[in-house]
Amino acid sequence: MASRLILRIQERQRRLTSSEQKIAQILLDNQSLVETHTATELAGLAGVSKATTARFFRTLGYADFEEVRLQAREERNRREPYARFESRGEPASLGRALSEHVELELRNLTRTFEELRSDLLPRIAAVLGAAPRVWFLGFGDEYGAARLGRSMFSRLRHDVHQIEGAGQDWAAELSMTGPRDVLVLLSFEPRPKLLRALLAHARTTRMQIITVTDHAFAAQAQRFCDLVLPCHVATYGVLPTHATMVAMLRLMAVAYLGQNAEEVGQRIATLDAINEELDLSE
Amino acid sequence: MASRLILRIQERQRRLTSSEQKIAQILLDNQSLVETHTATELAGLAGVSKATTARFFRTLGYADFEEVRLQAREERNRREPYARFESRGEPASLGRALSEHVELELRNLTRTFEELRSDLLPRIAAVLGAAPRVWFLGFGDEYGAARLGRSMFSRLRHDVHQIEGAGQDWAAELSMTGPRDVLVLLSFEPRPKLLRALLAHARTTRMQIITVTDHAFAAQAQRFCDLVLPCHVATYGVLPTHATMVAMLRLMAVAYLGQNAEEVGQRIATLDAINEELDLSE
DNA sequence: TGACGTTTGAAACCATCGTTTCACAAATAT
DNA sequence: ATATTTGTGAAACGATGGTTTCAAACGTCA
Repeated sequence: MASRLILRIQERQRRLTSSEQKIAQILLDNQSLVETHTATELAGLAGVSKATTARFFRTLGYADFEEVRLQAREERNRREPYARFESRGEPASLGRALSEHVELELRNLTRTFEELRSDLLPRIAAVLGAAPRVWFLGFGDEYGAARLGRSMFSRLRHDVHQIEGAGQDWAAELSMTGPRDVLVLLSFEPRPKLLRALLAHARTTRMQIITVTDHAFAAQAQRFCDLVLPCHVATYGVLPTHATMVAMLRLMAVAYLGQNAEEVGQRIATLDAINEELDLSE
Repeated sequence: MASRLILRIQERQRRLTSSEQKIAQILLDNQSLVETHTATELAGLAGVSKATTARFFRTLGYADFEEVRLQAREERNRREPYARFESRGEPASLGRALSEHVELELRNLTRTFEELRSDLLPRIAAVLGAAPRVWFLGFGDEYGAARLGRSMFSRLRHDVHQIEGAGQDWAAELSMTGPRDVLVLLSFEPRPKLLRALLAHARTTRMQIITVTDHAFAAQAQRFCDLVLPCHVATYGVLPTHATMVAMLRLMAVAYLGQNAEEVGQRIATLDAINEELDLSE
């Protein structure tokens, strides 16, 4: 922070007058104060006059307050050097980079499904079939994915919802969940703190939880539910990839469809009829 | 840092005058400058007059420089002591047989990107970079995909929105669009009748339209916009697949990132800082 | 108690900063 | 080309911050 100033204060602290000690205390308590505040403001914080403050710094050996400010700034710049973002000349190789990105997506997909245990999707389909209600939950980017899942599954069965936490009123939505309901959790990093509480609630409610997540979280997820679908999500950069998650959702739907072909067929026919009646599509 | 100030700068950066951009650059390069320096000193560093600097902060929406200082100080006091950087490791293991569905997904992806014209993504990235605002639009399942697109791109640039037609009040949302705005339309079958009207509106508004769609619609789409990204969406059954569409969105983002690496890096750092301040993630 | 040095804040004073005005140049429309 | 808008810095201006002065309050010691 402003180490030199602090040292000088400590050095003289005993010999300072009582008003000056007030100022000293303020500065010792929050050492960065001198970087951001004016001398007048410091006087206010210490409850002494501007004059005393001026004298204070003079007594410490500074020519004027300006010298104090500059010294503090100097130290700061030395300590916290530029946190600049390195610009790398990438645009030239963009074409190549793009194809690499696609290849990585393909590899993610391939690996994910290679490693997928063959009994998992049928079990999940069965659980989904038995559930009174199905709830999709996703935060951040996964909110969109959850929406897609809900929209896809609502074509397959009734009572498919998304937990949105609209207006932060989670309670209202959670109150509608019940035992044997299924919660489909879609979660990549970063994970909100809220998640933990929601999962605790879901467990208490005796909901079944299906988690679609990255490998990093898969292990943890296993502790609160045995239906975990880990996805490979390797990327070269800052942008997470959701293609694998979306494909996984579709596979779940396909599995469900396989187990409930007749019922689903009925339902889709009914929905089509309604849509026709509404006459919304072309 | 001074996140709010930085965000405001980024938001307006393109619309700033050349002198103002000098100041903006100084501040973006070293974001803590505003905490320690006077406006006059900033003017000196940027090589512009004091007057221009005063105007600069005014146009950013601040009442005066005092407000800027106080805001920066406030953020500084709230800020957490340390920042975290983490990398995720990717455990690799062995695989097993692929289902036909997965193979089809892979084939869709592969074909789509094989047929992708190499100049398209750079052009799209440029258009997205020049747009005052970006709007995502998707109906049905594509609503979720649009949401995902919005959430992904809002990490890359300011003013990214989704047209939701909340409460069927399309007019209210459309009224906010303007010329040179970009509309990213995500559309598979079935298509609502409303779409035609919305597109007509978008054309009249002189919005640029980017369409991510299936091959069936691609030809039609070419008539109202020249930025069409056709996706292979073959499936064996009733369930549409969105993995390719989602991958395409991500590629658009990657292309954008490639063309605006520095700016985006800045933005992401700023957003991270804010998230850290909010302390919502674990 | 009274003389003397010390400490203090109010207010006068001065310096610097930030804002506004204004004239002029540059860009853009007409 | 001409008018109009837009962008800019020099300089005047006002506000604020920092310093100094000064008189009053306080302590201390004969």
